[in-house]
Amino acid sequence: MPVRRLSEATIERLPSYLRALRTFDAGNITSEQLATMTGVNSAKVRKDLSHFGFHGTRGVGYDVRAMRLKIERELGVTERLGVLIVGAGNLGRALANFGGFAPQGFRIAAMCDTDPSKIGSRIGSAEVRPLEQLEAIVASERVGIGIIATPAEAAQQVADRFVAAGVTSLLNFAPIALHCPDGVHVREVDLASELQILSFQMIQQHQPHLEAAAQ
Amino acid sequence: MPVRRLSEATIERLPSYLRALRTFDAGNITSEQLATMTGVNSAKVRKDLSHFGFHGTRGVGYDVRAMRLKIERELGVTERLGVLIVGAGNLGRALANFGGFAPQGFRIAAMCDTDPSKIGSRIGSAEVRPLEQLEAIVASERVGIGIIATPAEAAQQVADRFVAAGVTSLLNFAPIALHCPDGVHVREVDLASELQILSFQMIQQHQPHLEAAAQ
DNA sequence: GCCGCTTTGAGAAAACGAGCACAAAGTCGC
DNA sequence: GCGACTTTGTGCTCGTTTTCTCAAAGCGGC
Repeated sequence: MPVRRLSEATIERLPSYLRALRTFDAGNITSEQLATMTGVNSAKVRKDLSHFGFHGTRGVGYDVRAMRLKIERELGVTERLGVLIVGAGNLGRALANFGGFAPQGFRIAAMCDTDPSKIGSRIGSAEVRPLEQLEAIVASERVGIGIIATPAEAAQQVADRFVAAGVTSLLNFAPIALHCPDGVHVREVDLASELQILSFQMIQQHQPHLEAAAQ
Repeated sequence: MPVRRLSEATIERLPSYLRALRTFDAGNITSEQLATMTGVNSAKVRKDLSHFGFHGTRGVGYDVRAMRLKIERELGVTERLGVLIVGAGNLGRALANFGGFAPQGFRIAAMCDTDPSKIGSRIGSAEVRPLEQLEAIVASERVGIGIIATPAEAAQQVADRFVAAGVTSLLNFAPIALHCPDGVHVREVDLASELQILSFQMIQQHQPHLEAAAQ
């Protein structure tokens, strides 16, 4: 039975489930255990898995190995999808060096930058190439995901080129909202925003409601 | 009038509004403009600001400077809050070098690591210090936010120490769900998960529903 | 083969958030 | 001052997501 149409919220939790499953070798796991490991309510785990098309055995739980394989297959981690990082600054280089992608089934095809002094160098397993070659790299390396780690000013332009080149999945680290056509999946990761959110919550907590109205 | 109780969703959008406002110097901005810049619906912008306690002028829009100041104050970016990064690996070092925190009002107090060969080195403006000093650094440097950039195995332990030291805001880059007591704010950033989510959506899009049921 | 235990799967309700649509309020030109 | 125009603020509806709850299903011991 094919997976119908998973809700966004469910999709976002699948990687956590996979992570949890990988700490086991085989055997069974209950929704309750999975819930504790991922910090999710157990009813939600069951609903997610049920919608995902994976079923357990009542009184026993879910087959760890089967679930792991199914999630891995559906998430495409078995495909060694190519990833192209644009921007070889601090963040781009850290991403290229970051060992966590390969085990998850992603292959860093290359990095692009406009700075001539960076071109040709190697970072991790990836070579830094001129931005002009973006389209060529996308085509020749089976690039399915573009990572944007440029300054904010360049981000939209890079996104447009990715989209024109046929890449419909973008991970954006630049602090700017990208405008992309329908059908293009964009995920924004903004580190400064994360700190601001934490900061806000902290302040709210510690100074319940003292402030005056001054806008 | 004090801010009542902002919804999580609204809080998460405040940093985007701030980002957009900073591209202006003064004058007015309409909810429609702000909406376009941040990729948010304009009614949502107005609701957010209204809940946030910031009001505009009908027919005119919102005062850019006043809104910027109010959001900056509420987000605590005027406080130069201290941040302590634990884990001086690729990611930790990139974060320390990342220039984007200081302009947003955060000060990287130090980094901690257990690797003796890293202790004492400087990364950006931060010195790498032994993990044993975590509590001392938190106390002496007004650390309000802890960043966990360690391997998954060490993350929970580091989180526990942060919490015990009185840090109630954590930004976790380790691929594991942290268990923290109520009142502690944890934000998880998992790069591998982001790629997996994008990968899943891409696959769903390109192979509508071909697969067989095999779990 | 039956009984009690465990755990799933799903119905139903509650909580939440998004977005439409429009009245109210203010501006600007004349 | 008045009227046309713009834009806010919000009531309301709707879809989504979460959570509670419990009957149904399967297992294992005896």
